Amino acid sequence: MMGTMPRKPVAREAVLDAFESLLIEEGERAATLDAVARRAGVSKGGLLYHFPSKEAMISVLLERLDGLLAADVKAMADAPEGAAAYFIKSSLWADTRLDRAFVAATRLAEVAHEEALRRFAAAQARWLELLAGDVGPAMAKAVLYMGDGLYFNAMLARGPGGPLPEVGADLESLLAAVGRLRS
Amino acid sequence: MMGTMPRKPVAREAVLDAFESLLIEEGERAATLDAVARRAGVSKGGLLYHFPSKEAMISVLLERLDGLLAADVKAMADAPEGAAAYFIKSSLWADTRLDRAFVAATRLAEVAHEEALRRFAAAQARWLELLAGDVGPAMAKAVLYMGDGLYFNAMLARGPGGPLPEVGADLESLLAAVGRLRS
DNA sequence: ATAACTATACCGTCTGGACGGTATAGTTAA
DNA sequence: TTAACTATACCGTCCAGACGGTATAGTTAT
Repeated sequence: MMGTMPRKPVAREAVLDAFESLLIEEGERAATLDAVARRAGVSKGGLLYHFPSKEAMISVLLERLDGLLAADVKAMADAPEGAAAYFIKSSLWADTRLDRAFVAATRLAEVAHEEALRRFAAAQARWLELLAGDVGPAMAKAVLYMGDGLYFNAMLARGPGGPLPEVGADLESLLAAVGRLRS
Repeated sequence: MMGTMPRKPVAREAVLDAFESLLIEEGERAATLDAVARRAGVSKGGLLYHFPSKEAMISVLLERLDGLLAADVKAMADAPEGAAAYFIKSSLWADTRLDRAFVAATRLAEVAHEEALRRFAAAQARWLELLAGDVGPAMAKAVLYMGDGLYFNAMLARGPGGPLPEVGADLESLLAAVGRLRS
């Protein structure tokens, strides 16, 4: 055997998490290589060892999102309360791994990152399909846009001190709205 | 008399429009001073003659938005079809002056521009008020989020060759959805 | 057993380019 | 004459990425 098994790459995950956090809390502009390295407690050189370019770092982040998204689509299809209700609930910011990955990717889409945009389009299509199966094709768009609007507002809520306001109160009325659309 | 009247500032409006277009079509990152000047057919010096800084340029753009927004809120309040239906209709991308100013400002909010974020929050509050008067406070949020979702999707449709897809078809189903929420 | 070697996991510094902004000297049109 | 420009050179800062070096841990030949 030529290969050996030296130290574990602890920095790798730390870098990815730091990148995600910076995107969410301060936006794409703030997520520079230096800032990411600093927050991850890693040197810039160390960062670039694991991710040869910023683009590579983004790729891995989007890959991670894809996995979480696939699992969520499955859960949505099997949700007992129906796809639409599940979708609205899961559109509320809850600081889950999916939420974080999604909003982070949103920051990239905002600055016109091609791959991020493509993944969003794909996700939207899958969601719309499931929603149509639940509330019919006519109302599916209405529900989809409601969920998107929720994320749009999460986008406007910035910073580590971001309010993440009374979304809990919104949930009831939104679910009630979905109920009316279904009938 | 016949006081000497100097030339009209033709470049000023051209610069603002170019800035707006670049924000909409290519995002904030692409809207550099050089790029704006180039698109406006103006020298960089000429641009900085009218707008001493980029921040000043942004300010004027947001001012323009505020004026258009105020007029739209008035129209929404007086709309015979009701505030909610008007709101949904006006949330569809139609390449109006308001739409352009709004999406351009969205690009700034995306990169956490403080003033842009504040103006959005204010606009949202006014809209929510009017919507509550039309469909009730419980359903108002649902309608608001639908409109926001529409803009969220406009945001994802990028580039000069951006599709601006079958939104017309969406309108019917969304208005139908609003009808159900009102009852 | 240990010296020599190898592969991985980092660190710190430097470079080249882009961007916001300044400065300045000249040109055009009302 | 004066405001409204054009054209160009330049500065300081920030950023992505390159590069060379170091540290650690396992492997192999002796």
